Amino acid sequence: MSASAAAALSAAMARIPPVPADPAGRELLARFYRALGDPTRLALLAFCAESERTGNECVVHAGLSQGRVSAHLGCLVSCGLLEVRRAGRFAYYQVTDPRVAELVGLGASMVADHAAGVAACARVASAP
Amino acid sequence: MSASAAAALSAAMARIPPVPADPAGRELLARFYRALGDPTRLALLAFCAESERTGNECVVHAGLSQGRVSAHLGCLVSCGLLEVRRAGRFAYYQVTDPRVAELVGLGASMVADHAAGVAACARVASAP
DNA sequence: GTAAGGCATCTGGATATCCGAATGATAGCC
DNA sequence: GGCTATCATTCGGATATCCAGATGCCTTAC
Repeated sequence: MSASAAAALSAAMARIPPVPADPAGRELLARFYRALGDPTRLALLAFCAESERTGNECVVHAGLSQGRVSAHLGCLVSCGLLEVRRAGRFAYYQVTDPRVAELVGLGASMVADHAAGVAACARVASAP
Repeated sequence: MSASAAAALSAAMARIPPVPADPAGRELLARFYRALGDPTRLALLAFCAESERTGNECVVHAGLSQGRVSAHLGCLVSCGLLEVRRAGRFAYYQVTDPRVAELVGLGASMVADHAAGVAACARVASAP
């Protein structure tokens, strides 16, 4: 193969981040997906994707305690799924990264094809 | 955010399906992401993406008890992330859905941009 | 200066998930 | 038939995550 082709190949291999080979990297990636693995956080994500929302609006929308919603929002911001803009007493949350919508769309698409399996998957302990 | 990013975001969000409006659908989607939220399952996913693997190969690769690995593989199959082909005593696992690679690539890409935040996000209880 | 509102953090209890080990079920080999 | 290998399921314990409520800090209004 030509030198340029080899360079293109290695560039392509480096561009796509696969599942990390080191345990720490995998733990990090798993943490990221767990951030998406809560229905309340998904609802907040969708809510803040429509338009910018204050913390209190999120509390009302989620119907949970203020402290819990604040922690959920902090988790989403920390993981890069949400951006926060602070102005005075208020904190405005919004989804800005288009990859979030892609992730959610892909997940929803796969769930649509395997709804029964996902519902049945108990990961270990199912019916009490 | 830039105009092009905003356009990409709204285009992706408008593409069906978004985050489900009903709580049951959100719980299902959250369950799906939790299936991706375990480092062992991510490692198995990457292992079975390279080529078809038997259950025992997965046990050796994961370095966990056979029963636990079997449960992890069952979870991945149930959620549509992995496909299983049974032949005699053996079960052959493989990643066939290209959306899995897209999901993992997107997640890894976002983690690469927010590694410190993801590591710091404890979702409730952090350092012991 | 004082009071009130918005947000983040801490505490303790309930639930979910992960783990190894043991057990059960089925297929291939002697 | 009997035996072993492969895979699935169950059991009890340890850890992580979620929740409501209370507390503290900062900003705005009076």
